[in-house]
Amino acid sequence: MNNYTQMLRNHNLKATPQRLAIVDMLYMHGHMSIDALYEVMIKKFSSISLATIYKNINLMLENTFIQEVKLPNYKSVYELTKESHSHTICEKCGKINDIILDLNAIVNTVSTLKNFEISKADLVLSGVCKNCV
Amino acid sequence: MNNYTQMLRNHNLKATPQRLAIVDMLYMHGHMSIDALYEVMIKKFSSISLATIYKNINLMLENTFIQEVKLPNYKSVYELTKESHSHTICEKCGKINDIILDLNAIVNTVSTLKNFEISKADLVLSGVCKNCV
DNA sequence: CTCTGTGCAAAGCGTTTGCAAACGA
DNA sequence: TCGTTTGCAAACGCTTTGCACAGAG
Repeated sequence: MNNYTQMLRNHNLKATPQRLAIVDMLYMHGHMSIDALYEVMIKKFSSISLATIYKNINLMLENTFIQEVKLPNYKSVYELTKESHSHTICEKCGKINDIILDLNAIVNTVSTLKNFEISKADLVLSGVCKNCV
Repeated sequence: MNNYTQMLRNHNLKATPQRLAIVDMLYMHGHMSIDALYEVMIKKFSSISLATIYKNINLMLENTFIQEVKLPNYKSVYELTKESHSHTICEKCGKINDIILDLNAIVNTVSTLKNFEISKADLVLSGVCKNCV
């Protein structure tokens, strides 16, 4: 019994092959749109339905196993929940990467200046990656 | 003939009352979702259709008169294009505010460290505003 | 064995499109 | 007047729902 099986059961969710595969795909690919996920899932489960993908993605979002990343000009992607981080997206190839940045200075500035208690900072840097210049 | 009439004509767009009102509403409210915009527009134009709102929003996006702001947990809002800035959103009252932050240090770090040419930085700070604590 | 999850089909909802009439320039 | 825009209705595409059967525990 692997980690993800345990994780699912801890939340009273059955560890079905479909669910484990979704988690696995997100782990391997990092970030995936619903469409991309469906494309890879159907290779493994030829009769899987989009409804199953949606139901499980929503379930995993509710249980915070995964998170939605909203991107300018692109459809949302999903990723496994991990330590807080930012994203880069290449406008040429569409490749999304995680990047850990220290936003404390900014967060502190805003907290004091605007009296705004920050719980979360979502930063997306759009541009051109080194492979696309 | 006001500024916005001129702005529209410069792009070969007719300055219809509906268009001028949309721009005006965005100017006054700062940020609006499609629904919110429709609600205020229908007070002025009782027979306006959602199709007209969508067509004009898309047209103005293409002409970069306005910009879409994607927010975690909320539907997108639209704002008039102005100098680059970040956003705060209060998780209690939903109020969105602009905030001008110096992200140069971060942008430079990523540019050099990751060899990633940044053209745009979208930052959304979620939390609780001073009125909601 | 029981109860949850899957897959299918249908429904739902936000957004876009086609078209005739209205309107801006 | 001419070309663009509006408003309506229909179409579209993505997401959710209901239900019967399959499968996890």
